[in-house]
Amino acid sequence: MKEAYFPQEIEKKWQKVWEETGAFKTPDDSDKPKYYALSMFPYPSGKLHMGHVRNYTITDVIARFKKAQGFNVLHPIGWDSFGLPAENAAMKHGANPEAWTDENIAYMTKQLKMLGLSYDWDREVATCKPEYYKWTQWLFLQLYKKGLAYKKEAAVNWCNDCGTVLANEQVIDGKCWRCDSVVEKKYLSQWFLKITDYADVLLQDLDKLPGWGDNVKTMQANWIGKSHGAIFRFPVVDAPSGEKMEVPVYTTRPDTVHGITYLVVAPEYKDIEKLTTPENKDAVEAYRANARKMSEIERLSTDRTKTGVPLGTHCLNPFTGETFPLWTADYALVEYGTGAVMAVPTHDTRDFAFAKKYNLPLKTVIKPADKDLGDPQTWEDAYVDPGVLVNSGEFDGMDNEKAKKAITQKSVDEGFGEFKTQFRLRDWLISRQRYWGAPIPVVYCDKCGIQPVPEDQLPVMLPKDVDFSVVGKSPITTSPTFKDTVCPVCGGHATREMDTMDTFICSSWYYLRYADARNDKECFNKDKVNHWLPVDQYVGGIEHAILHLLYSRFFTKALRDCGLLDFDEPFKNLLTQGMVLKDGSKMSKSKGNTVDPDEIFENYGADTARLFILSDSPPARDFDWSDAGVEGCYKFLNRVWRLISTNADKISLNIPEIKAGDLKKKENDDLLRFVHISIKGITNDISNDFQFNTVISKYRELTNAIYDWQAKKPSPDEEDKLILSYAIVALMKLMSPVAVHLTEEAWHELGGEGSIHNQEWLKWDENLAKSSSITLVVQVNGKVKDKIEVDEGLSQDEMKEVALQSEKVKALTEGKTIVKTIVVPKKLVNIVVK
RNA sequence: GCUCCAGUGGCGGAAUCGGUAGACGCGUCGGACUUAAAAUCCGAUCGGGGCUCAACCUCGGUGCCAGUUCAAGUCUGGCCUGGAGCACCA
Repeated sequence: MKEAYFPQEIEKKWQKVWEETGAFKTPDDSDKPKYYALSMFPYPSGKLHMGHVRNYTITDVIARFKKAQGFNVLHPIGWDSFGLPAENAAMKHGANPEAWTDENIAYMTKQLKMLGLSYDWDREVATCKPEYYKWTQWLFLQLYKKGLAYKKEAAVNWCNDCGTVLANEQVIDGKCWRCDSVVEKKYLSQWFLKITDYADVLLQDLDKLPGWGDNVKTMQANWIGKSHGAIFRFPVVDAPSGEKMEVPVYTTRPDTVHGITYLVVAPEYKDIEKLTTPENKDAVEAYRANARKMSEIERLSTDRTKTGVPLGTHCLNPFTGETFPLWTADYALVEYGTGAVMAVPTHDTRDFAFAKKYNLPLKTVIKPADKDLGDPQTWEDAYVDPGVLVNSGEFDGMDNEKAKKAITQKSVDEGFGEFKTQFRLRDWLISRQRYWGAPIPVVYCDKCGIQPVPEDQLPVMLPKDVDFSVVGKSPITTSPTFKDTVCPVCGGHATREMDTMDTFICSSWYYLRYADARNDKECFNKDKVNHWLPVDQYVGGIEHAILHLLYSRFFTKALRDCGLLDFDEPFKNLLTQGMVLKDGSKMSKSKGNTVDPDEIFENYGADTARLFILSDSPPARDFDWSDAGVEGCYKFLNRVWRLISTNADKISLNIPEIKAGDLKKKENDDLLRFVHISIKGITNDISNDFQFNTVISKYRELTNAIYDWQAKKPSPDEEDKLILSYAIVALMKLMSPVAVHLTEEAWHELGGEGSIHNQEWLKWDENLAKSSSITLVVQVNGKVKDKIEVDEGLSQDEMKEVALQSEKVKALTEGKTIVKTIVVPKKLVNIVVK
């Protein structure tokens, strides 16, 4: 065995062996229990970054650990390979997005293999391949049949730079999630998925996910945004046309209904023209035109002063018999609730600001039980805290929480209102005016209207005869062969849908395809999917907390309702890894603080990269990259290698199991115990939230312990060699999920059969997983005063006796009364004196 | 504004149940080996005070203020700071 550690040599060698022997292939049928470990699949952007390295290393170590523990582990990988960057690159270089994507996949595949990841490559998928997107299209058709996919004209988010619409979830602070340019509103006819049908169950089922972090669950809950309130319908008393009209509002504060002094409708409100008097028409029109021009960011900015104009008409408040004026103001949102808001300026801060500006009346209807609030004209802001009702007729004196129910109930009884649960979540807009995506499989027949493409005609292939140099429209529209087709119903002329699907659809079901990746008859076999799913451990970035994870949960539920699978949630446990930082900020090309994984592989080897990326922080926290840290890990692997190689002649792999009491010498017994302590600690740390940072510190402790032991043994005898072999083999096995190449090479060099990665995980003996004596901590009045080495078999009375014998305790208790003595078995004695 | 997460040495971080605060590493300092360097190895490293120095002794210390307890980094209440998410959502 070579004395020096040459990672580059070792790593290449074993990667080749593993590939040739199919070391990581997963059979579908096995006697072992299944375990599905999954990383969020990458977009093939060109090269791996350190975030990928962290993500895939974490999942790989989990997969290997579970395999060693006796599970049949599914650990697949694939490519989220549709999307804009490929198309943009194609436009820039005149290349084909497919060629660009394939090249990137090839390069990144090479890098993944260099990292020594234990993937079953036979299950690899790429969402841009017809054999995959055929099924994406097929699934769309199933949702269409179920009424979950529909087309409608709507105000949608439009990104000019990307030349396409975006889903709500893809607009971040009014800007495009991908290119950061300001999003505009457009009115277009687009395809939507009815995720709102599942709003309630998506919220409720978060409770079925104890293996998810609270941060992700609350983010989803906030996004879904469930609220309870009431709908009130207010009759219009002076509609210009004379017709009978009413304006419904949604409110979460029905208790304040007696305090309404005006009502606001959104500028886009559908009946706004019919509610405007001829005298106010010009002003209202001007206001609406201005609102249309404004960007989302401007419009939604909360610190903008509120503006609005009166419509000239009035509604009746059936609770009071009073009438109040109608206004339009852009602080009312057309998409939420009914698009109209009842305004109670005394008890809503936004209404308060608006009423102050336009001098609208204020009427107090809630006050604290124990004091008066005075004239609302003198207030700084609205009163929004709980209280009792005033100026509210029969409800005066009622607690406002109770009044919410009572008042709504009255509106129900009298037929102008109802209880209402409202969600913030909107339907998922999936049309994209882009080329590099899965074509939406529908056609528009001149006679029969919208028709789904028959399943036996799938996939609707992306046309290749397109011009990528076009500006301002999707390249797909330039294909001379794609657009015209025949109607599947009447056989007449029809045109194809030119839009493609949001790539988040492709990634909403890929984890299902891995269960049956090569099936060309079905999207997946139901039994196989039911066997492998749900994913036991999903690992990925927090940036997908809403987008991908919410969409995937929706897909799973929708496909369950289509009868394609039998479970409710796709991901049982979720680990959201932190970001990889350098110098305190996220690694990014624009900041120029990136570290290229290739360089690390080349200079230190993949084992060092794997060890380091797990070492310094727990997986869920951000990880600060430091060059010194990499160096430190490299040194540690050298130290481990040296320990093995310099002792190679003394180590035997064929040693009997050592039991408690087998070893005569104390230092040997101590080392044996430390090995068991390490096995226990490492196993628990991995099992308990994958605390790899402490796992690695325990590798170091065990290594240090073996070195320390060795320093006392210039000429080891048979028992010494036995325990040395035992300790070193244990270290290798414990390190094998992380330092995958080093341990494999050492195993082989020491004459091991097969692969170390097929060895069983070590078990510890509870009797040995503790040191031979314990340190008794002696406290006086809760402060540590002494530490005494004692035999662990001591009874509580004996412990107390030992503690009282301590010189230090004697000094402190002399002349005082011992009030109480607390004894914690095997640990501590606390003496309370006065 | 609402919601969630976090706050421990010079730094990353450790500390099953409330029971030795600072594991392990990085950095720094000192030393061994060497002609020298690299590599390697050994030692020190929370702060204040006491003793001529050391061992040692002693006091304080986990963002702040209270509380519960024999005992609080850990539990409870109230704040402060940082990060993330949502946000004119009625």
